[in-house]
Amino acid sequence: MEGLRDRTKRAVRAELARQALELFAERGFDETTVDDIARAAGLSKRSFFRYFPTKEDAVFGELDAMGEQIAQEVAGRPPEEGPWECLHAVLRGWEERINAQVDAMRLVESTPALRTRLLQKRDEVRGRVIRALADRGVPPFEADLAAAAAGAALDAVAREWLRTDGSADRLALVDRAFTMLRPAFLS
Amino acid sequence: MEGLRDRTKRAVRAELARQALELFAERGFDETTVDDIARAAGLSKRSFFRYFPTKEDAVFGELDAMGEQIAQEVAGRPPEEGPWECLHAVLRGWEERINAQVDAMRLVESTPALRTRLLQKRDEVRGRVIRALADRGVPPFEADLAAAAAGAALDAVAREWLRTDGSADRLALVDRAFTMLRPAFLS
DNA sequence: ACACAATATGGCACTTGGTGTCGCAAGTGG
DNA sequence: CCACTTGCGACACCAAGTGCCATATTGTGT
Repeated sequence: MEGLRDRTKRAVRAELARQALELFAERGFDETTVDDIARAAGLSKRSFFRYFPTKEDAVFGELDAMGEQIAQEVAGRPPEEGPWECLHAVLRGWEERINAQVDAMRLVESTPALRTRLLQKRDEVRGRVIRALADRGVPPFEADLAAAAAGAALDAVAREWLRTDGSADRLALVDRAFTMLRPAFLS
Repeated sequence: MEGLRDRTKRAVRAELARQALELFAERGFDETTVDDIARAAGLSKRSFFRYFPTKEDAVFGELDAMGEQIAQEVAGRPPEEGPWECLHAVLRGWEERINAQVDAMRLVESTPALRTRLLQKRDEVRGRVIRALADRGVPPFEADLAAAAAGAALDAVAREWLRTDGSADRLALVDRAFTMLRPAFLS
């Protein structure tokens, strides 16, 4: 048995994230101190940093795990598939899960520190995806370009989605973006 | 006459950047405090922040101006040119100027904080480029996608260049990247 | 049920990036 | 030579993040 402690830990983590998001929404990111968040969740600033490495990560908590899974899905795709189709297929699947919350995205997009952290996270994911593609035999430059372009595509889709106040069909946008950028990756 | 004060100001700024780069190279970015840099250049921490808004900007000092010029060049292109060719042409011209220094790029690439700041800067430039494209009549989503993809292309090129220890032909790489990603932007 | 070990927490001190303020010294312009 | 602007140092201050240690809490073996 090793599930009880982990469960409480995840519960605290979730509560912390919830409180953080709420405070950010009402007061703004910069106007909210880590101490405020911790207090609201019933613990100390010191403990906050045992759950999240930075203040920003209270918003992007599970993004790291997502990156790992994305890389794994890329690795698990049929070997004959080209890199671009591979990324298109995998990311299409994730697009739905990523952000149903318009308000959270607005918060991120309107807060430089959060926007920055998001770019950073995506950069890390890109690194993992490149390695996954490399394992499929894709040459480094092609892998790098494909991963970077795919990230750019998702980013553009997200912003377009915000521009239309969340009324656009995200899957359609993803398909459109990936089609427009369809590279000469063999295919 | 309004040149003396400005000249010393630019001189101090340059000296500050020089010292910063030197200290970063020998001690590492995180191990160098702003106070160290300021002292090395003969002034106070407070004054450092009158020349650069953040510690990272001592490395990326003139990037903002570049972004502005890029946007202007985009605006100044023949109106009938498609967005992708437009970006290709403009950025091709910049690629040479951007970084002849391998060591500086290595420093950036191996320092998370600097890498992050670079992503951030590019994101700002992307915003300006989008507006420039929009002024040319390119629809928002296309403009956004093109700008984001162009940024991704340059990033991939930069990394490939590092992979080959600076021996690759950057212009050729740029052309290759832009060709591979050639989108269906009308053309 | 009890003792023991593992672990979560809190408090504290400390470093560092970054900002507001104020007084001073120096250049600038008439 | 006299106002006026402007760069600078010094100081106080805030918040993010880290190391350290003492202590509570809880899971586990007997």
